[in-house]
Amino acid sequence: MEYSFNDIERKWQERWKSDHVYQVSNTSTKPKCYVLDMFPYPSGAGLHVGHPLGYIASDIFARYKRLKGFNVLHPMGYDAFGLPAEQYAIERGIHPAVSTKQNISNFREQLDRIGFSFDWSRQVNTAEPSFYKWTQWIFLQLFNSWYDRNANQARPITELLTLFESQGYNGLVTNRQVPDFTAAEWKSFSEKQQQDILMEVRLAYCGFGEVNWCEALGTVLANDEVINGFSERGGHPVIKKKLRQWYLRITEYADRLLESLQKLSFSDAMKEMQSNWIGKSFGAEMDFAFEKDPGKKLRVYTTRPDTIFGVDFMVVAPEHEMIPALTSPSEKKAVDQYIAYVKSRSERERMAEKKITGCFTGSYVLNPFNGRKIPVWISEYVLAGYGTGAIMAVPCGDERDFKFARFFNIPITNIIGQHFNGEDANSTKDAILENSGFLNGMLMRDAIPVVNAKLEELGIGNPRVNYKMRDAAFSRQRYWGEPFPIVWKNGIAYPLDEKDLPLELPKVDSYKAGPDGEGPLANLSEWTAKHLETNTMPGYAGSSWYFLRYMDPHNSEVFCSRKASDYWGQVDLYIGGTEHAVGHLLYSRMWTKFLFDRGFIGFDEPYKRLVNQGMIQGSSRFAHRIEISGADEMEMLAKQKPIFLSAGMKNRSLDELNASLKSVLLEQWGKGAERVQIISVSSLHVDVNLVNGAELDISAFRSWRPEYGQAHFVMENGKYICGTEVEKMSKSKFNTVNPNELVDKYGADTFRMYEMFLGPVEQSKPWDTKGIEGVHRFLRKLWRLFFDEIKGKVWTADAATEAEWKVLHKAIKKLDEDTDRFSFNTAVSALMITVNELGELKSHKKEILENLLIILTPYAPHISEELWH
RNA sequence: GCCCGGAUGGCGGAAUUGGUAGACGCGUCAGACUCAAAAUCUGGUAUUCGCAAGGAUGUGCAGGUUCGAUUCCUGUUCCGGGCACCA
Repeated sequence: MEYSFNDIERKWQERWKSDHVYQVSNTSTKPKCYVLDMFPYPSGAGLHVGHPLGYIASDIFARYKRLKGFNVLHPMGYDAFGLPAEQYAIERGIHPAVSTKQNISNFREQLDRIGFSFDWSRQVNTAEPSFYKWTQWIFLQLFNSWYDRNANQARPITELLTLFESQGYNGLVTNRQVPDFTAAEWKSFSEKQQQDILMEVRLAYCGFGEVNWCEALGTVLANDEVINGFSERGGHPVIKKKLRQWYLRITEYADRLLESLQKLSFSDAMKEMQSNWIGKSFGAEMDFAFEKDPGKKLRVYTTRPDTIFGVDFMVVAPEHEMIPALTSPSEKKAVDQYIAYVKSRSERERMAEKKITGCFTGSYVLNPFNGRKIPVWISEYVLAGYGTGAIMAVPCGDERDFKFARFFNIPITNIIGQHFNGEDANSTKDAILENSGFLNGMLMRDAIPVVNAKLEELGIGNPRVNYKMRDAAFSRQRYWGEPFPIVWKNGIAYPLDEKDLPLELPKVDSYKAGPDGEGPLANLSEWTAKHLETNTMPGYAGSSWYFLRYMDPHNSEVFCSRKASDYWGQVDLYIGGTEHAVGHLLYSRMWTKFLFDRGFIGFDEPYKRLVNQGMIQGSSRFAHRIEISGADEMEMLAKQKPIFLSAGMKNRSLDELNASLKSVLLEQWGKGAERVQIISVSSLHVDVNLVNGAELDISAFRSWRPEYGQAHFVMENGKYICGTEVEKMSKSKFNTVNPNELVDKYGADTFRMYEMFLGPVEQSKPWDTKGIEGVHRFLRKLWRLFFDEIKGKVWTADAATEAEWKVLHKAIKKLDEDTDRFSFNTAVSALMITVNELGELKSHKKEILENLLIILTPYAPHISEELWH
């Protein structure tokens, strides 16, 4: 009896499906375990072998936990809204809903063959109205909430209204944009005035702001979607632009997002990425009075108040509001010119060039501690959006300040003695202060609190915490996203009533941008007639809460019943790539905290443990073709009958090649080849599926492309060897490997185990199909412990020996440990060793083999089921 | 520039807490079975000296701590990832 994996796998997959084996209930006496994958964006390209890596790992873990007696929630769904589907629609004229549906069915077909234990009855799709109804609903909750910094939580805006009506502003919200007012004043405000104030505190708000605008995509992008001045998707240039935009006030959660990071089981690298993104810094704000007008103050932010006596100049951002007041008549022209110059430069240019530019304002401020006159400069290296948009420059301690001082010949004060060598700034905190008035002789780090106390005592400053993180841009001028449940009337945003949700995305005929930077929905008269918001939500809206919907996917009353979310609680294990470190993961953490604050769920962090699977890179193969110069007809011939060199010859000199290949050329191209010169050797991507290891399958290559049909190959030792390189896996590089082909050839169980055997899940590694035979051999060996091709059944019900039990128990222990700590590659090795050992013992005892099948089940579920008697 | 991670045979990788480096698999070599091939099985396979027994060297590089270091410390090179005028 043979191991016919194709029949076995089909049989069990059908049975799992028809018997609803993996459907999970929300009521169980078993302990729960929630194992989640980052759901995929269903792209048109389909799956390559890199995609299922994380799914296989999570499936192993889910099956393992099930065997350990847990009620396991292991769902899958689709993150279906987003830019690529819309771009695709624009290019091919297929409606995103249609292409998305097709892509989803492709994905599903591919996934099903690998034998996952997903509970498909809980599938979610963010682009379906039954799902985005609740995305819109949560948006409304955000819109209708404010952040109470005293209670350190979000609260309904109705509560704030009551407070405003009874006590006025009264410091209830610490937001600079909101002016002080009394209860009586509040009541006297017009509706518009009141609503404008409320808009300044809503957790989802609409405002004017500088945004990342991508002209090619016709939309704004969030900070994490911009990479070095280019869009993450498509790589188009991105510029800063002032636009009306929706935002999430994620900055209110900055501190909590940072703090609760501590208790999460994320990798240190991940924690660090997130905390760098949040970018908390402790410092102080400080006032410097104008020399000419002591009533006016310039407020700066610094993290080093201890260096106050080393301040040699001030720098304000080019957008700073005090520039007109600071500019002296004699410098006005230069200042105007400089500001015009800065405006003319794109973000991209600023980042690429990084040159030192600046301009003196002509005026001075006074150091509050020693009265020293300090010149005020303008420079683009100071950012308007951070701190106060103005800094005190200490060139002996800060590299940028130092370079600036050098460049403009500003004298440098040394307050750190020999720690400053005059050639480089030194940002140490461990120097003893000199030239520093009342701080002389003090250690710098000790001086920080001393100065802070003095600032407060004199009323000229205070300690201050700043964050790099900005509020998240939450609107896109695109079609394929959730519509905002907002109606505009007289410049006031009114939320739709909950009972009118979902606000369905209408069909459109064209996806072109609307007027004035608005989205395609602005072209629809039926939409604009109702004054509906024409922007749509960004890709990360649905993914910020989808994990909650899996818990209660068919509920039409609420997004997720409290009963369901109380039962399932946090995701016990979340698997996905690092690329979402500062996007999705941060947003979903914020939404979870918000929903917790408002009492809709009972936990404030979504994911207990996060594992980042590494990327599987493509291993590209190249063929090296010789390029020639000669008569036109010869070049034509060279195209029809190309000559390829094996990898070892590619780097020979052209002289050498011309000499050694003469006869080859003559043979291939005939007499005319005498006049031909080889001028270069070019490398062309070859489909990896035509290559075995590094050796090219020549006949397959010839039939791959018609133009290679008559190709000639210059071999080494009778083989044509390809060049290799590790690159990102992509269709255009012909280095993708389709899991379907491997499943057909070796079976899903082999494929699953091989993906795990390749190396640690967290590690990035190039794909190499070569070793899959070894894993396949293992499964066949396992099969032979039960069945012999000729003799048939060989397993017996005899009692096992001591030695056999020993082998089994060693395996069970190792598998438990390895599966728990996510070391699946060593677990697969252990299984191989076990089967080898049992083979050596000629062990065919049922009681041993059955136990072996149990520990094998998570890794190779089909064969385990089949052999289970 | 700053921060984080990594470097082990021909290849992917193992060594969980400082204790026999190279598990397991690939590849390769030899053998068995076969008319032959495939499949399967058995054995060898870090480098080096040696007919052999055996010896020497060996975890990017240079040092250090230790009875003992792939593992800890210092410095350094290369590779990968993240951030990048955040005062």
